[in-house]
Amino acid sequence: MEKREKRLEKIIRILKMNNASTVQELAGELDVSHMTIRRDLEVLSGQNMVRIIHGGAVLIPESFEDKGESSYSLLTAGAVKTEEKRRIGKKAAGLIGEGDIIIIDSGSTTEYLARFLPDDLNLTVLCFAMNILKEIAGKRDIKIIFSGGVFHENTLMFESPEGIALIKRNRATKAFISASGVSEKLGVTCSNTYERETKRAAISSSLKRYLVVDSSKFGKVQSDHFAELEDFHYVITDSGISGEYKGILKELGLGLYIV
Amino acid sequence: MEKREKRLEKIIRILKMNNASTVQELAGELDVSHMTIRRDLEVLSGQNMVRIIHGGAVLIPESFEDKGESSYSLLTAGAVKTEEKRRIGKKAAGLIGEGDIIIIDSGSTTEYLARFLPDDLNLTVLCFAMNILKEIAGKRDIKIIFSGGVFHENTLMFESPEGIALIKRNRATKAFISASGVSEKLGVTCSNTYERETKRAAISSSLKRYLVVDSSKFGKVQSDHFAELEDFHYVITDSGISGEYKGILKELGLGLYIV
DNA sequence: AAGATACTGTTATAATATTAACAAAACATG
DNA sequence: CATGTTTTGTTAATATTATAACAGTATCTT
Repeated sequence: MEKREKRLEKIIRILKMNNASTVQELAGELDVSHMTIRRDLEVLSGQNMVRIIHGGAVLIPESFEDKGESSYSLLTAGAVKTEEKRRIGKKAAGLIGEGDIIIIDSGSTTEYLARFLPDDLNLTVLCFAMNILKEIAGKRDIKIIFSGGVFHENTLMFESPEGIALIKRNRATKAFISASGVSEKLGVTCSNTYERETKRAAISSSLKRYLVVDSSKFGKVQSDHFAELEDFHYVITDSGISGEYKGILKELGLGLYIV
Repeated sequence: MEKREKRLEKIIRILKMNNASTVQELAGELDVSHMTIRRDLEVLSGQNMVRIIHGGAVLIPESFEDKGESSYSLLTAGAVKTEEKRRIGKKAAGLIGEGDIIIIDSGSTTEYLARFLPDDLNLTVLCFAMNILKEIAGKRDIKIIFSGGVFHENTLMFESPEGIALIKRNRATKAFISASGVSEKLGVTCSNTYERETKRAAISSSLKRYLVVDSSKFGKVQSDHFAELEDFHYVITDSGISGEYKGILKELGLGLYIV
């Protein structure tokens, strides 16, 4: 039970490097029999981490996305509100225009934004999370600025005073910010203290600010406050948003995109 | 000739979505025989785009593409001194010990170092290149610090004043630095001006400095000087190094690892 | 330490994929 | 439109991989 865990992790690691591997290779690398590898792969397959093909196994691309509790979470299915997040991200990408300089916050919703980012608009993108970077690095003709720092596994975000300084020095036309909680009375919150200053810097350096959150976040409160609702110009969310919060946003003069 | 091109593109697109696919699937999807797919895959394999495995093909991750340490190597596309770089990287990884804080420079040789990095030594890794980050992000129990900035496509490196400040603020036990040229008279050089200050910061923040270069770099000079040979304590290279340079390094009191 | 349980390795057999050689079709060119 | 060339499809023989059943080993519990 303990040894298998280690093997499974190693297998995932090898697959992450090569996208795929053969049963033979894995058996050789881990010094176990073919059957053991096959049985391991069955487990990983059952968790939707890999896809077994004749001769080996392929890492399922989605397994990169499901950030969360750990870098590779066996038990967490991930996939909360995935379809909504996808639609929100697509909508946000559609709002981007020629020559825009955009800041993309960390988060799984913003990851979809990054994925749907058009690559023919002469864009500059500033970001600070691993998953966002991965999505953008594949695209052509996008100028990438990454503000670094210490890596935080649970959010895939990098953070440091120097990174914050870099963001403050830059200027963006649009910032797409995520949040863990959006409350009328207590403002916009995230769940890790280290996120705070980076998010604030992103907001302060941008002309237009978009809050991208799925509807489950409205009414929620997390520990760290980083902005007021009024700091944003637009909110992009899914149709699950309550009438109450629709009214609140309208009252505050925020533009609302519902997908 | 025309039709094949289109098929090859489609195959790549399918692989990019799934990382890999089977011959059967591809044959069904493109409505051609499995032999045609096999022949197509052979072509793609010859271009180092995919890796053929029993039953299908796997997309080769970008990090494997050899974007060399100098501009001219872009033309000599692909595997230059790959095996040597691999061995050098492996050797360098073997020199790392429990609790080390290491800085890994950009480059393809250092990419192998990152790949072979042990993951059970409670390490801290500071880096600033995409390919290095990709390798390390997969590993567990490694503290990652990334100094960001503007992305440079040809070297996969990020660079900015804030990134340099971040490196200078940190302290490392070992730095593994690459170079495009190593000359007795003119010192250690790289081929892009933007690399200079980052490399200098890496050197200045590290206790022990290792120069990791394949033997073809000795005697070469590139445009940007960033260090003297004496700034390093060890050199790791392959057996192609000339007797002359062996002598020079010995004279200067540098440790020499030949793999 | 004994017994139960889970894990791993070894086979023989079944299923699937690869190769090579040839035939058919599509294509280009004079 | 005939001919040489390239591309694609078909087939049978060959090679590789998958499966299942069982035996051995390790691990855990009491």
